[in-house]
Amino acid sequence: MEKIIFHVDVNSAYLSWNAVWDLQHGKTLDLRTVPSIVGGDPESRHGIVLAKSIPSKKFGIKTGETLFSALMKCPDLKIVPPRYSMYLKASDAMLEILREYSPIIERYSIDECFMDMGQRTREDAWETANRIRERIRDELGFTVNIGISTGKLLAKMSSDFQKPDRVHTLYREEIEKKMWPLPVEELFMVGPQTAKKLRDMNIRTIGDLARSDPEFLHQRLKKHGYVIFAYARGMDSSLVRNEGTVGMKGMGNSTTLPFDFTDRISCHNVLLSLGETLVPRLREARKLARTISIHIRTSDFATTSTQTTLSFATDSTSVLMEVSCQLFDELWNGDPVRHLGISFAQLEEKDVQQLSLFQDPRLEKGKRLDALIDRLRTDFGRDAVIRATFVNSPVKAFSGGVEEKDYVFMNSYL
DNA sequence: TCTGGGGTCCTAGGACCC
DNA sequence: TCTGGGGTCCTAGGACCC
Repeated sequence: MEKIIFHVDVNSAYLSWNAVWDLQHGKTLDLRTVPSIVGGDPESRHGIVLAKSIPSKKFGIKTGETLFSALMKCPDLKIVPPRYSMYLKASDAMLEILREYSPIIERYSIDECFMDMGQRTREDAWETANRIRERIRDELGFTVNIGISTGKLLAKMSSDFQKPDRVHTLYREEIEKKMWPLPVEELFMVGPQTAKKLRDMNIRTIGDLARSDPEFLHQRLKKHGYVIFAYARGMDSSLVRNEGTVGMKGMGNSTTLPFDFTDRISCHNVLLSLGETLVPRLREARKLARTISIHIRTSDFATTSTQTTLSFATDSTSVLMEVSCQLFDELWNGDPVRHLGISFAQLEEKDVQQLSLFQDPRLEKGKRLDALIDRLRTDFGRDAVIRATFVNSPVKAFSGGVEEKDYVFMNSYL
C-alpha cells in the first residue's frame, strides 16, 4: 500500500463539451470525429484556436494559433464558438462523480482535477481509475484521461500520455522508461522560453535535464532551474489542496478591442465596462482590493502596466474605477490601444475589514449604491441598469468575463 | 505566424526602516 | 555626510499554467 494520487484530465475539454451538447440537442455530427475547433470571433479580433479535435491535430493545428492560420492548414475545418457557462456545468457534473471516490479533490482548472486517493494497492488504484473513467464516459458523454502515481507531478505527467479515454501509471521506477525519453518541453513548467534556453545548453529530453548539473541550471535559470531539475527526476512533494483551502490572490478582467482605440474617453469607457464585470465579482467573493493595476497592449503588441496601492482596501465601483482611469491617463502615451485590462491584487477579506484613518468618505454612500445595483441586476438581469455613458455607445456596457447571453439550460445528465 | 483571457509565481531595483 | 547589512514593501515585467 502506498499513497495514491490521480490526475483527471478531460480530453479536448471545450471541444468535447461542445460536441456532447450538440448531440444532446438533436445534432447528428459529432465534432470529435472530424477536424474541428472551438475558436473565438475573428471579426472582433478574438480569433484564436481555444481547443481542437484529435482529427484536426493531423493537420498540424495548434491551440493558440489564429483561425486564419488554422484554415490555411485545413480549409474544411469546422469552427464552433465557446460556451463558457455550459463548460462550467459539465465540469461541475464531473466533480460530482469524482467526489464519490475521494473527499480530497483539487480543482486545478475547469477541466483538470487532482484526487488524493489515500493509501491503497496499485491494483485497486488501477481498477478505481478505470471505473471513474468509464462512468464519466457513460454517464456524461465525454472522455477523460486519468494519470496514476504517488504524487501530483507524476500523476499529471502520466495523464498526458496516449489519449483519449485512457488510464496510465507513472510510478517512480517507470520514470526512466516512460518520462525521460520525452522532449524537454513536455515537462510541466518548461515552456517555449525555457525550452529554447535548455536547447542552447544541449538539453533536449527530460532525461537530459534529469542528468544535468543542478548548480549549472541554477546559474542560468535561477530558482526555476532547481524546480525543473527536481521535476525531471520526479521529485515533488506538493499536497492535493482541498477546495476552499486555496485563497484567491488577485482577479482581473481584460479584453482585446474590435479595432485600435485612439481616444482617451473611449478607453475610459472600456475600463468602466471591464469594471462592471470585475467589481461585482470582487464583491461576490466578499473581498476588498488594495492594489489596482491596469494593462495596455498597443497596436505593436507591446504590453505595459502600472499599478498603485491604496492605503485602504475597497470594493467600491466608483473608487476603483476612478483610480483605474487615473492610472490609464498616467500610463498611456497616445499610441493606438489594442487591448485593455484591469486587475486587483492584495485582496483582503471583507468580513475582517479594518477601519483606516485614510478611508475615503465617499465610500459609505457608494456602498449603498453598489449594493442596490447588484440587487437590481440579480433580480432583473444584468442589463437592468447600465451606465448612461453606454447608452447609444459603440462600447459594450459589460466586457470580459463569462458570456451568459447564449446559455441554454442543460438537462440533468450533463 | 499578425497572435484570447484568467490566473500564479519570480526577479530586480528602489524606497524606507533599523 | 558617508559607510554597511538586513528586512519589508512596492512596482514593472516576464515566465509559466490552463
